[in-house]
Amino acid sequence: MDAFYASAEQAAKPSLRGKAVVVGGLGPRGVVATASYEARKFGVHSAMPMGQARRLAPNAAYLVPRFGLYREISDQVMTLLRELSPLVEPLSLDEAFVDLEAGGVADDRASALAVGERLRADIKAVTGLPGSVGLAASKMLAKIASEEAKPDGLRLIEPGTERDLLAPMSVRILPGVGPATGDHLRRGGITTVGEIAGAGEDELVRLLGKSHGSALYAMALARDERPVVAERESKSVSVEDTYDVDIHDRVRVRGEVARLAERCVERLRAAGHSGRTIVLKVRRFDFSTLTRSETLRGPTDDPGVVREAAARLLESVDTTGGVRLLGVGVTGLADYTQEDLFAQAQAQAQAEAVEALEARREAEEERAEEERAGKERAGEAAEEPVGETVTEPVVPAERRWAAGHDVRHAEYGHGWVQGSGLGRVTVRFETPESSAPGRVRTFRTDDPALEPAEPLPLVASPEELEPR
DNA sequence: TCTGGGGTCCTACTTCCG
DNA sequence: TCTGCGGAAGTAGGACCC
Repeated sequence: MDAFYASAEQAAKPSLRGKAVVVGGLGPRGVVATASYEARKFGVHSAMPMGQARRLAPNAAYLVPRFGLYREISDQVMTLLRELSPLVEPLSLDEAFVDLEAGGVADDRASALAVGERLRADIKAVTGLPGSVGLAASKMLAKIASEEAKPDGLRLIEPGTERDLLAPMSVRILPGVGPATGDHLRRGGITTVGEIAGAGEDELVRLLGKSHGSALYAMALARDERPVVAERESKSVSVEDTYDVDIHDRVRVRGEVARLAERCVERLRAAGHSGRTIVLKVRRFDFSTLTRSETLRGPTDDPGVVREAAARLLESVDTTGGVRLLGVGVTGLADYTQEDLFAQAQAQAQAEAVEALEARREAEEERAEEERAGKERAGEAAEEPVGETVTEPVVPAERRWAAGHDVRHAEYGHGWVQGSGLGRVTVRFETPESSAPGRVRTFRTDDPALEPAEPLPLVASPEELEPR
């Protein structure tokens, strides 16, 4: 799919069609998830910090992602793909490999092209969104073909032409070559795929090591035997949060880690898994990232066990200076829960020890805090606010009425949030079928007539596809 | 300018065990 | 009993992808 999140938002919001749209985190540390092609003209691209995007394209529409909507569209597209072949390998919500040969729907150039065009038309009819198709003899080449086909196109790489096509391209086109490997190769005098092929396998292995070097050399010769694999088992489950402001308060760090552990277990259980290795991730104020992990004697999906393991791991991490991100993950997944009593008893004992330690620490910290507060009262400014109130933080209007989210007003009907702040929320009233941009109205954020709403389908009544 | 979230895979090192 | 060796498992970090 092309600029998937942004395209979906443009389809849902007629007033944004043909306009620069940027989807991503809107907080102070947000980055761009997807920019519409109109926004890309200003230099906005994925993974760019939002602040930079706003400077480049100040008049673009800035929206938070709505994964529920994107997942629904993705399911519709995957269903179409599975009609072509049993071998469908989703890469993400908006990309998948399909083995057309295994599906028996294409065995030559002409039939492949016909299937590709038909698929694009079906995707458009069912989802209302443009999609691009790349056709080639391997996964790597199909991916390159689909990149070349964008936006809204189809590209076939003829067998036999692959090496000539790849030769002048940047090494960055190859899967597995990111900024670090690209730099590495450049320092070795290699900038194009043709130069990789010319350098020979030994040189590549010398530069990048056995595994990476050999794989890249094969790719440069257009050799890619990786099969299309349906039904990949997931190997880990994790959750992480980046905080708008670095957290310095150790007590709060512990609280956040406990919360993340709970969320991680919720996801783990929802997926029907348990896991053996608990991983704690900490990104510090200076962006340095460290991980700590602990392997239990048996797999667990017990929130208490995961929470306590994460708490133990945190004890070995120095967080002075502040942390900007915390994460908790579980790997070594099994699809059953083995209640290992010994592990649980051991965890319990360790947890009790940690608790006692924590209680002591907390008491110490409370004393320190009181001292700080005392100093502050005496007119000596504290370094930073420490220990937030115990109650849930008040959700700011910008978060509660998130830009881009759907709402329903008792009188004006369905619309979406254009922006909010200072006790006001601005709503544009339009639906995917509206032929012209809808009207804009502003309300108080606590207006009882206004409530959050589910996204409307992008295509009103799924059109009957012609029989094949 | 200031860097998300959820993943996978690889490498290097250490420890344990036979 | 001591030592060396190799494999397996655990741990940490880094690169990469969408």
